[in-house]
Amino acid sequence: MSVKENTNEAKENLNFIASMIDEAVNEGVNNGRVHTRFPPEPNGHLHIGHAKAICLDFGMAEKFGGKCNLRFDDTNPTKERTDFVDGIKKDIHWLGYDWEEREFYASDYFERLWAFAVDLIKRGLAYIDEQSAEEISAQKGTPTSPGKESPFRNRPVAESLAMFEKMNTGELDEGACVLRAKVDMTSPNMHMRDPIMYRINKMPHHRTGTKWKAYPMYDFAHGQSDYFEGITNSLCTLEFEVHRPLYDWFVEHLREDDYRPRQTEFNRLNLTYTVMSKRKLMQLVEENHVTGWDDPRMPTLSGMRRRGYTPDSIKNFINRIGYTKFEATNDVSLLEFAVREDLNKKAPRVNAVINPLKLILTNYPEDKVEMMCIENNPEDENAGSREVPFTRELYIERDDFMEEPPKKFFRLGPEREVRLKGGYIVKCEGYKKDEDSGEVTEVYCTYDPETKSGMPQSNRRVKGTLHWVSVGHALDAEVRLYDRLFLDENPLGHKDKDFLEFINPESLKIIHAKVEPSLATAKPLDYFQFQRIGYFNVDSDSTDEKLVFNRTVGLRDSWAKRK
RNA sequence: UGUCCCAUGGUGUAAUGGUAACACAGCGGUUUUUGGUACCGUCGUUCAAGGUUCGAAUCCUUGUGGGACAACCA
Repeated sequence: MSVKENTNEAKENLNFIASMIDEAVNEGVNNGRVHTRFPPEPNGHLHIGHAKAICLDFGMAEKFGGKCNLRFDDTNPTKERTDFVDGIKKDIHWLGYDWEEREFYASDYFERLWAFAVDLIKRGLAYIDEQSAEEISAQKGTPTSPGKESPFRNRPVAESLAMFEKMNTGELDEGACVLRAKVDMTSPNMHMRDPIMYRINKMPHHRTGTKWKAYPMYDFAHGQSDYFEGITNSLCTLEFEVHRPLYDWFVEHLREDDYRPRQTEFNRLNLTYTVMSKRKLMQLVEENHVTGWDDPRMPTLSGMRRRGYTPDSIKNFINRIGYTKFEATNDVSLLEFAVREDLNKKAPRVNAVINPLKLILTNYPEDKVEMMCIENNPEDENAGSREVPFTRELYIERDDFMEEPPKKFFRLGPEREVRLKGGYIVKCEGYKKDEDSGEVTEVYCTYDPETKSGMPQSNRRVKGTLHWVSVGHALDAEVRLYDRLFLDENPLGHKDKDFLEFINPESLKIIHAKVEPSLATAKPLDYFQFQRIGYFNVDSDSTDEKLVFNRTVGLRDSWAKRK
């Protein structure tokens, strides 16, 4: 049944791809079957742009009761590695998608592709060209002028056949010749001007080793692989639009029945303040502008995972930006909104003081320890509560005290009262200052015993509420404050300037914080809201001896904005 | 001086010939033991010109602007 008809209530708004598939299903195309594939080349790590493709490929299959294959597009041994295969699989699973037993490789089809190539030669539709890359390129013409035919274009079939064999035996050197499809050198579409089908590459392949010396090009592998797997919808990004006629040409000459896969293109993901190209990301890693592919500032899935982004936040973000044919640039603040939205519901609240200032309660007994019961998450009633030790000496945030506060400052200052969240209302009676630096070193307060959190008399209202940590119980932690990697909205958009010039010198600040003792058992990837500060997760570097937290994203802060 | 694709508030997306709307961002407010959350309000939109039609964001024509294509990469 149609997805549209399926919903009696409000008609669901489908993106143009879902509408297209819906229509095809209704018309009984391919017997109503929907089968997609996600086809990464294992030559690097996945980034959030790939996540957009993954969500579409797996999402369409899910929506229409079909299947989605994982297929590694491994037709170029020079760049591909097994560890990339493993990383890619891990990232897709992390996002929450599963290809079940359908893990395929373009290299699975080398035999069949070879046979198809031989067939095309025999049909006079392909030939061996012995010219150099430069000659072929020169004859190809330009987008505005037609190409010229190769002198080898009409060589005898037997000759091409024999040479094709030699391309794969190692008898011929790399670059000695290529196999080309005989299409149309005058086509206005450059991809139709006798495209190269096979080239020689003697580098061992990560899966097939040295068995092959001649490898199919993307254009000669992709559509056919789709056909072999019974793919109905081959979804790819906009820049492949001009490849589609060639995709169809090969499939048309290959197919033996009515079934054919259909390629449809959608817009790539672009984000403000971010670079997404694999080459640029590689450069950031190799030139040590970041610590690696999984640096929390990278838009890679491994980096975002380490930064504290949840799969749901990424999927929700992608859902909101949609799929169109318009080359859009999405605001990174929508991504930040998505992760705050998700973590607000899921992240346990904890007290962590990022820039500590000592606060002493002069009327609180020296050795007394009260265990304050504090709820873990006001947004989740099932999250329960925990006990946090409260004592005479506490750390508060340095920003939460001002000697001469302005009118709109609701926090602590001389003679002012605030609530220590989950504790007491305290009043500032004085403070100590370092004469040389002029820096406040201690703040002295008295507490009001009647105002203990939860007590009947505790409802007295004060302007501000501060988070705190007991000095004697505090744990030390390294906190990595991450900010956007680039200062410019479009780092690649300046002709006269290299994108590296826009790197934010303050994209990482490492500080030492005091955190509440319950965090002693926190494990890598656990996420928290540091009350009043932001969302943080435990870094993969973190150990029991040395806790390390990453700032995923700060809380919205209308006070900071006002300043 | 080519072919193909695209154009809706600041950003992104919807409206499938019938009242231009939603989210984010911005601004203002209510609630709040997080200056968070939630909630309310507010700002602001069909690239241009013609045509078809009772009626056009939607269809047609022309123009303007943006993008893709000249790897033995994918």
